[in-house]
Amino acid sequence: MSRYDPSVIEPRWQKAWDEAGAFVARHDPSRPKYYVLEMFPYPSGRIHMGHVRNYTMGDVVARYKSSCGFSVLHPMGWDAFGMPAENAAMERGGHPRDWTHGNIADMKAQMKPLGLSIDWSRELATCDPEYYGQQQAMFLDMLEKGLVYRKAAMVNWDPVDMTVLANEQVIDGKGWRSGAAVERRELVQWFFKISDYSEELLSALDGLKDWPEKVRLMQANWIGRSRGLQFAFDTVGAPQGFERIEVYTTRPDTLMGASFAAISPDHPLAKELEKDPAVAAFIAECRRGGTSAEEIETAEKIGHDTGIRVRHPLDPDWELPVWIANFILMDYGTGAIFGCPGHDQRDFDFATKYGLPIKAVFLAEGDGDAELDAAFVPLKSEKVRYVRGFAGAGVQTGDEGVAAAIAHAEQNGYGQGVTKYRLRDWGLSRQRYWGCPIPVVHCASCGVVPEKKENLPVELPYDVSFDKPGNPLDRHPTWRDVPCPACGAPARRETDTMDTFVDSSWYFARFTSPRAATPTVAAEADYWMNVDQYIGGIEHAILHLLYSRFFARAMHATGHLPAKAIEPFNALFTQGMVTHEIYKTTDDKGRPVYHLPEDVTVFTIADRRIVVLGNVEPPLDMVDDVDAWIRALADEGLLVEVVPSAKMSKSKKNVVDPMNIIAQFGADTARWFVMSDSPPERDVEWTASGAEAAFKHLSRVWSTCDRIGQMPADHKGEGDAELARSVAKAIDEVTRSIDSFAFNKAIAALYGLTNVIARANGSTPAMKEAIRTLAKLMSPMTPHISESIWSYQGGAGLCAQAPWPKADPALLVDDTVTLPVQINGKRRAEISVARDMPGPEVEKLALANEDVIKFLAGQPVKKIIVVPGRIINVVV
RNA sequence: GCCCGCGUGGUGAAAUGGUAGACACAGGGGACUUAAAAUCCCUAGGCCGCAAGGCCGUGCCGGUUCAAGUCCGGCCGCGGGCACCA
Repeated sequence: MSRYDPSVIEPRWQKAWDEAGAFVARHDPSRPKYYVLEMFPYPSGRIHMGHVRNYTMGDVVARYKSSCGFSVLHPMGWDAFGMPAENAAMERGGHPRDWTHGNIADMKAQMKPLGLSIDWSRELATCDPEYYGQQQAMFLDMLEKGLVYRKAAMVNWDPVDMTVLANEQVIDGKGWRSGAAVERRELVQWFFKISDYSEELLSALDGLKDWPEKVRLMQANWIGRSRGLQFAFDTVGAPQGFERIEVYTTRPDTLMGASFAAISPDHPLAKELEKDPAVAAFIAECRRGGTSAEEIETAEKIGHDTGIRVRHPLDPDWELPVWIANFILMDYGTGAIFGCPGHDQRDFDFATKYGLPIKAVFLAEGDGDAELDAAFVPLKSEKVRYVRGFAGAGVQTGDEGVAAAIAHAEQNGYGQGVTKYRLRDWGLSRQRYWGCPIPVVHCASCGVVPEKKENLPVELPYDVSFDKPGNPLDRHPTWRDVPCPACGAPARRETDTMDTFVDSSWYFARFTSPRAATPTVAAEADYWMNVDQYIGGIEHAILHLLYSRFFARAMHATGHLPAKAIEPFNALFTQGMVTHEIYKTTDDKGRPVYHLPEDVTVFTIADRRIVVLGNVEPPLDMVDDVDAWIRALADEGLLVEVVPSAKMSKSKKNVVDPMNIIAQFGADTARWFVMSDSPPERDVEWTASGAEAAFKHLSRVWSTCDRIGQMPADHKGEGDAELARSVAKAIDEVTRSIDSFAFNKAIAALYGLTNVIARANGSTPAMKEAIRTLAKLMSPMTPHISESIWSYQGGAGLCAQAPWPKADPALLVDDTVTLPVQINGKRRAEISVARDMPGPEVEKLALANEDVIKFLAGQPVKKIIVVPGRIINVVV
């Protein structure tokens, strides 16, 4: 065996795996299957360390499960539609399709050297007609089932990307991709009826035991179920057709604190009243005040008294004014509320501004009614002792009070309990070119006509121009104009394309039969679904994962997935980011200048870290006077400021290119490093020293293997039993750690075993057996070096295809154990006892220990606790 | 504002309520070398002590327990999610 040279062995083993077809997923009914999937990448053109960490985790699981006898499906694809391709076309010319395919080729070439156990024969790209044509077919099925519909709606309009965004894609009032302030516009759009599944998507979260609690909570909050009362106010002086106004409240127990009713500027009554110039002016002001979602959030509350009155449902003589208010949303509840300034901060602000009455209904015992008028009482206030004025709510507060108030309303016939959800339907129309075309045609006489299935896919035309903003499909000379599929008359194709989140909502199902002429094939989907382990970033906790859960249900409803697949991901793991320090200097105008890690040198001298610009050596005489050296560096502008670790980003230049690491150390080192130290759900900081350490470790394993290879075959050695024990314990520890996604602990155990083997002097067969087992245990993390060791030490076949080792249970327990002896909870002595020594004998032995006798100093023992195999505690 | 999570050496981190700091990085000391690199060995929470050893120690305060990093209550700090949602 020569020097450890990954650049030689890694390509060699990758070729060997390919030739053996080692990673081709086989539908084998005689074996249990295991489907492991990492969230597929957007083909930006470059892989980054986050990808390396994500795919290495999936690969560890895939290789491990495969060794355990499962038929493994571990595919890879490309989330290939979306804005960046169009932006590139607009900025640099070229075509989105060419740009995307070029990026896919580049990224694939970067992923291959990682040695991932991916079944590349199942590769797919969402921008290929073969894929999106099937998506169109499903769209038509969903249309037929009423799961897709069209409506005019206020939408989130991204003025930079010039497209509509889903609610989920608006973050802090800004477009999730462009970062531009989002505006509100009314457009006719396509929607998925995800709201039909609100309750189910919520309640099924309880069954997702192997999902992070955090993700389930985020989804539950997003779906946002609330229980409240819906009731109608009778109006006084309202236009015809508005005899009643429906309102919804989650706090019906505060009904006696009502002081006004308010409707949204978009409410039908508000629109009716717009004939009045004053109302029209007010509504215009609401719109003018802020078209952007960001402005709306900070806008001042404004209102307009319509002059209309409504009767309080519990007292017909009690009339409340009806206001139009800018803070009432038309698309939640009924678009109308009753205001209770006594207990709602927002209503309180509004009432204070417009001089409306304020009345608290929850009072502390002993407080007079008058004291709490004109005051705001938080509902959680501990002062609450009884409820004023409303027998229906009794004296209960919180959920009981709400339930009692709803019951009262239902018994007395003025309202019903209603469950509402925050989740809205998913708007999927995008006014973009580079997406899946929506397969319908607009006909003057037939209306919206679905494209015939035999005409699918509706392919994107290639000849488009990006010289003008907006959607190139809209101005395409021929693609747009087609005959109506129903009557044949000249008609127009839908030019909107689908949100790219549609593409990623079912790719996991498509992987089960990626080339089929239907979206899925029942037998394949039945065998491979569900995804047993899904791995990706927490940033998809809501959007992608919620959409996929909806889509799996819709696919079941349209016959494309079996019932068992409606929750498509059995287990979810959300991995942390790869972070790095940021290196910063300041230019002569005081602006920050960032530097790549490879452009600085880090020194640690006398416990001080000094980062210097450039690849430099410290002058030897300066090392004795570090402060002088630092001053000299600062004068030359070479002293670099270190900003604490953050997510790798191009703008901060704190990126490490995986290709450079692989070129320098090999893929095994990169894989080993990203799995070490930090638990996988936490962020891991990339450090040059850590990467070097990983490489040194693998080199040490290599040279240990070399040493064992040169041992004479008849070498007797010593300590074989102890070595076998260490090996068994490592098998046990690594197996349990991988099973529980604690890769850092698996690696710690492997360091331990390496240290044992490196220092051991066992017989040749025992040493060979030990290092072969080490190679196999390492192989999910470092598959290449493992293969080299495996073959060098006479392992049969490929290490990748060898079975996972089993620990002999007899070797896992020691015959004698060292037990600490505590006196009053403080450790004072140790005794060595046989593993199965009975408690009373252990007690005797502990009390006979000379250290114990010394510490007891003759005090009487009150109690003695023996935890077998663990600890002894003497209480005096 | 509402909902969640997390605080352990110089650093990344381990620890079914049972010897806190496994494993590793950085550090210190030594061997080898003309020297350096590489490699190997030792050391390594803090304080006191020549040592043997002792005391303190998991953000802070209290509680439960023979025993608390771990369980409970209350603070402080950091991070994340949601938010005119009626």
